[in-house]
Parts: sequence; C-alpha cells; structure tokens
Amino acid sequence: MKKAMNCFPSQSTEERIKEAARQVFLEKGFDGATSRDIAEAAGINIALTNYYFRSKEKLFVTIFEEITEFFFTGMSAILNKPISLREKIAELIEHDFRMLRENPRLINFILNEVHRNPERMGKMIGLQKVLHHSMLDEQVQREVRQGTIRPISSMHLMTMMVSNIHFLFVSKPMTTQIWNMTEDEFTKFADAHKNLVIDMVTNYLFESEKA
Amino acid sequence: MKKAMNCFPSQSTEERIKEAARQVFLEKGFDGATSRDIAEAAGINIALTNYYFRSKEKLFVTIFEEITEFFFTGMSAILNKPISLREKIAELIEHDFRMLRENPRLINFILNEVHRNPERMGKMIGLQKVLHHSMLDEQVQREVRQGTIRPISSMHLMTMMVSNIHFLFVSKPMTTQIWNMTEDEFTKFADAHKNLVIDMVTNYLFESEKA
DNA sequence: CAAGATTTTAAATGTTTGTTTAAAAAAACT
DNA sequence: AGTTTTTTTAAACAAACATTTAAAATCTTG
Repeated sequence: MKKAMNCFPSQSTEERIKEAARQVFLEKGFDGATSRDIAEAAGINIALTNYYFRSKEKLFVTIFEEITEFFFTGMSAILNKPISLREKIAELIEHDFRMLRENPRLINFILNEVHRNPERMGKMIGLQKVLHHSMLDEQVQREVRQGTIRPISSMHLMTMMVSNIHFLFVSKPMTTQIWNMTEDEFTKFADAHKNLVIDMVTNYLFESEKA
Repeated sequence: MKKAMNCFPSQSTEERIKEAARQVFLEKGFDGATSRDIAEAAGINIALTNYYFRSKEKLFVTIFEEITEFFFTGMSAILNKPISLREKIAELIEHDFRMLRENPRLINFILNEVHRNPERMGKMIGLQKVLHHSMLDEQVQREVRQGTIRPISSMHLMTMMVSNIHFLFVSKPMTTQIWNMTEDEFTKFADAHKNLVIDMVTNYLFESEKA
C-alpha cells in the first residue's frame, strides 16, 4: 500500500521508464516503438513497463500529453505577453526555433500521432482554450483597424510564423540528406533562415509604415 | 515464363496490389500498415503480396520510389521552365498546393519514411541531380546581381516557398482538430493562405523595385 | 482437348508483438 | 528479529505479424 522510499537513486524506476519511452516514442513513433525497445533503453525488465503503466497505450498517452503540454505552454505564454506585435512575432519565432532546435523530432511526433488518433488532441481542451483566446487576436485586429499592419487574421499570421519555422525541422531528415549537410551545416542554415523569416514576416506585415 | 494475358479486367492483380499498398502506406506509414491491411484493401489473398513482390519491404520500396518521383518531377519541371522569377514562384507554389490538396498525406509520408531510413533518399541520385542543378539557381543569382531582388540564396527561397505550402498539409490533422474545422473550411483557409504566401514572398523578394 | 505454365487459395510456418503469471528479491513495517 | 508489502525477475502467454508451402484453380499453348 505504501510507496517505496527510494531515497538516493538518481531516478525512480517509473521516471526512468518515462524518460526512455519519451526518447523511443519520439524517435520511432507509437507504431515503430516496441515495449522491448523501451525496456532496453530504460535498462529494466520488460514486465515493469506494464507494472507501472498498465499498457503500452497508457504509457504512450502519458508521454504524449506531457510532450504536447510542453510544446504549447511556451507558445501560449508568449502569445499573451504584454508586448508589441513586432516584438511578439520575433519572440514567438525565436522561441519555437530554440525549442525545435533542442528537440527536432517534437513537431513530427505530435503531428503524426494526432493524425493516427485525432481524438487525442480533441480531449486536451485545456490547450484549446488557451489557443482560442490568446491576446494575439485582439492585438492583430486593433493594429489592422489602425492601419499599422496589412489586413490579416491572426490565424493566417500564426500559420505564417509557425510554418516557416516548424517545417525547417519537420523536413530536416530530407534536407540534410538531399543537400549532403552535416549537423553543423544544417544548424547554420536553419539559424540564417530563421532570421530571414523574422525579417520577411515583419516587413510584409508592417509594409505600410515603412521608413 | 509468359506473362498472363489478362485482357479485360480493369486492373492487373499486380497493379491492384500497388494501388492498395499506395493507399494503405500513405495513410498508416510502413510501421502502421500490415500485409493484411493491404491484401484486404486490394481484395486479394495475403499470399499474393509476396508472390508479386517478394516482401513487404520490397513492395514498400516500389511504392515509395514511385511516389517520391511523382512528388519531385512536377517541381523540377517548373524549376527549369524558361519563365520569369516572379512567374516561377507563383507557379511553383500553385503546383505544390494543387498536388498536396489532392494528396494531403504525400508530404508526411515522404518525410517520415526518409527519417525512418535516410539511405533510401540517398539512393535516388536521379532526383538529387535534378534538384542540385536547377535553373532557379542561376536565375536568382542573376537577379540578385542586377539588384532586382533582395540578396538571397536559391536554397533559402526554395525553403520559404515550400515551407509555407507544405506545412499547411503536414499540420492539417492538428489544424482541423484544434480549430474544429470541416473539410470545406480547411480547403478555403488553405486556399486563402496560399494566395497570401504568394503575395508575401514576391513582395518581400521584389521589395526594392516597388511601384 | 490435354499438357504445361501461371495464378490464386487455404493453411501452416516461425517470429515478434503486447501482456500476464508466479516466484524471487528487496524494502517497509511492527 | 519476523511478517507483510512492494518491486523486480524469468518465463510463458496468446494474438498478430510477415512469410512460406503445397495444392487447387485458371489460363496458355501446342
């Protein structure tokens, strides 16, 4: 009935399983990952994955929800920051870029698993509310009314920002393969492209008020 | 030793298997698709998939190479068309948009399978040559030299165009789910966004020669 | 039509999969 | 200490998997 003490070990078994599952699921997806892959990566017996989590599916859902929450939380924090639209665009792009540079498989993982089981995303209503009622909406509408930016909806603006950054990492395996890029070369290219995107989006948006 | 006549049936068994495999692999990916899925979709016995193609893997490679060739052929044709840069940008975007509107899973499929096995793309050297020596390169360099467009490499330009269109479809499952969109609403949104992208890219690129 | 080649089928192959079991080991408690 | 609870293990489980087999059905051809 009581929880184990487990005073000193650097990680509890449960946490080690979760960390291994995160790594393996991110790399191979739900279909490509096996329970044995995860157990091996965690250095534990196969039966333990089902002892702590009841099934591969349940373990996956746990991981998936943690990852998507991590993914969206940083974004929505920036969307609701009390800063100018110009700053917000740059900050959001820089944030997503940093996040995906550190976790290149993140976006692919989420997109694939949402496709495999769309209801999963539908159930995370917490995230939906956050995204639907962000400060960005009002901000864009106000600036459009004032004529300081082109007429555009916040949805199109979000899509513009996100597409240009996220696709860099979604397509990273193909890009590096086709252009024979090393990891370093890709990093440099991606960084340069990120700056280009900030420049392009802001220039396009604020064109009417140019110098 | 001889090939079957098979005069009238609308499709040969081999072609029916390939068509079913195309559909199932596109929808579920290699890991998610089973031989039985494909056989059932084709309406044939399971053993026939291994009779005509030697294994699931071999069948997959056949499908994969056909699909990637289809994917890149149209693109490279436009890249080498003798038209102005402005026209080329619009045509490429329109082409990719049409292609992915008809086959929304195409881009996801290719990107995932390249990640799962990067060597596959490395072996398709035919496509690599085509992409590396396109007319777009010289065209961009010339216009940059003449100062008619911003200084930019063709690689960044390609990435800009492709990201904005392809990501629309890569993220379609998540977009429709988060914003509770119907198929029609998504189509309309995507179409509007495509036009926005053409406007943004050309405006940004040709900004120096504005009206 | 009959012999031979090709195609299709039902059944079985051996693996790998996720999951369970029952006993052993470790930890916690009185 | 000894007893109970929790954690870990090796082994086994049935189901699903890709693939093979061998016989049946179909088609081709002389």
